[in-house]
Amino acid sequence: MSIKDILCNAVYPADNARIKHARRKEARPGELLDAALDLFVAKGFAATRVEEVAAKAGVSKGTLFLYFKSKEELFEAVVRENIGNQINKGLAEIDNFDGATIDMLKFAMFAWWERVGNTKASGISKLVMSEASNFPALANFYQDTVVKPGRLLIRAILQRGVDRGEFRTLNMDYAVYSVIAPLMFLTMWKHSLGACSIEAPLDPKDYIDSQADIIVNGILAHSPPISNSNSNSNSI
Amino acid sequence: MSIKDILCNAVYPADNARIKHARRKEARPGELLDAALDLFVAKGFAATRVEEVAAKAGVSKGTLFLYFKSKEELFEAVVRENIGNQINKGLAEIDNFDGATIDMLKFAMFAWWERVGNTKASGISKLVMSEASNFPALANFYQDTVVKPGRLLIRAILQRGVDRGEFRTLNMDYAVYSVIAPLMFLTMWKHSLGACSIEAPLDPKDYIDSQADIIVNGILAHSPPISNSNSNSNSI
DNA sequence: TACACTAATAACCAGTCAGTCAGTAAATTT
DNA sequence: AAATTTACTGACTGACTGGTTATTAGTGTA
Repeated sequence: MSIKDILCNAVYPADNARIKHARRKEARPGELLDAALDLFVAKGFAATRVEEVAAKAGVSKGTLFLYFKSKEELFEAVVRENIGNQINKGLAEIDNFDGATIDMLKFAMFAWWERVGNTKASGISKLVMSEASNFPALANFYQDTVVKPGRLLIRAILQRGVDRGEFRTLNMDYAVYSVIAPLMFLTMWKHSLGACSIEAPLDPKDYIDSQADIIVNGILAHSPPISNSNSNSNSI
Repeated sequence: MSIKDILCNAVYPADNARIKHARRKEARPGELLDAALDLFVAKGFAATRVEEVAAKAGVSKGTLFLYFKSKEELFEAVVRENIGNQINKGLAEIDNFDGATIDMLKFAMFAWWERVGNTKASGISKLVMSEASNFPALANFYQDTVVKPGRLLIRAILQRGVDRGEFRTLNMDYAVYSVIAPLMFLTMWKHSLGACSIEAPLDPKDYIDSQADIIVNGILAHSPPISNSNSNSNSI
């Protein structure tokens, strides 16, 4: 049993009668990107074989190189393709929101889960975080396309809360991470240790609910000032 | 200019007169592990060449295999070697702590930064998170050795606060992540996107200070109950 | 100095895989 | 239906790399 047999059986267990040489120029790139997304997310960049991607997309390896001039370019295309503009959509939505900012923030966090965290897009985030140091250009692209707008979105929400007197004054440059960090952690967790964990996996909805709860309580205007705020450097 | 020349020049720019065939049986494993740690953290498992590790440690490739029987075993040794028992130390320390739990929590977070986040050990965390899906056994080992004890440590602190009436009642299974997530996010950031970022990097101390501030405010006993807590599923 | 022991080396091997290209066949034109 | 175009194939290759081994050379002993 050759490696190719294994690949084919794994990918097309009941599709041995697939038509060879079918010409579908328009569909190929998308199908290749879909296949590559799945494999890259599941195995990482290096461990994914281009022949495997091609097989999963139902074409030969040569065809893949017809549409993407290298494995790296394929990888970058996958990232670009799958980083939707959910964030921009979100930015548009918050303008129409007219409830309490608490609800707005919670809505944003749950919306993120529904539209990003719980989709393949979250695999991309994990992928980029993992491979960033090997692809500086890609990391920068991701920063500009996802991180920066995302931070702006959260910042806009927090600022609204402050402006309306709902939230206390915050150092925005850092406060945004109170929202971002739990969500990114969930993403990483889901695609790494969480996937191999024996124990009861943390329920995303409950997790986000809990995090949101603590955050909003932590930034509400009527929260009491912190006690002992300047005694954190010498005890014990 | 061969690849080896490049490697050697990169690694030992001014050490061409290094003594060959020096016999230093005791020092080798540690030096190899150090070199491997740096390279694995910087480039990931697959992208790191064993020859590169050997060169950085000042030995030939064959010597590496004298001490580690495979690249995977080297990888696992790196992880095991660098997962200190800071957590267990921390567990011991909290018993002697007799101040406010707020200070205790802040102290724990800053201690983490000093002892883990700001050391090579943080690179290990990033490494494991990135490669976990390719090394399930290692992921489990890490879970048992780091994640679970760490969670217990945080939980013990939070529970102390609740027991003493300083914190409100919390769903511990999720509340612990309010502390863990920001720290793990910082770790990932530092070793991935943060490393390639052009913009002003976030200052770890300020970051932790801000996170801790929001968290403690969010869990204090005299925090007000959240308003509109059951209206987060239909707005917009 | 001779010998035994073994740490360390460097050449080597076998397997892998990204990328190529000559050829095949489906669509299109004449 | 012949000629032309081009999407597609898959065997091939060259570079690379994890791992092996025959050889070299420090080290301790007598």
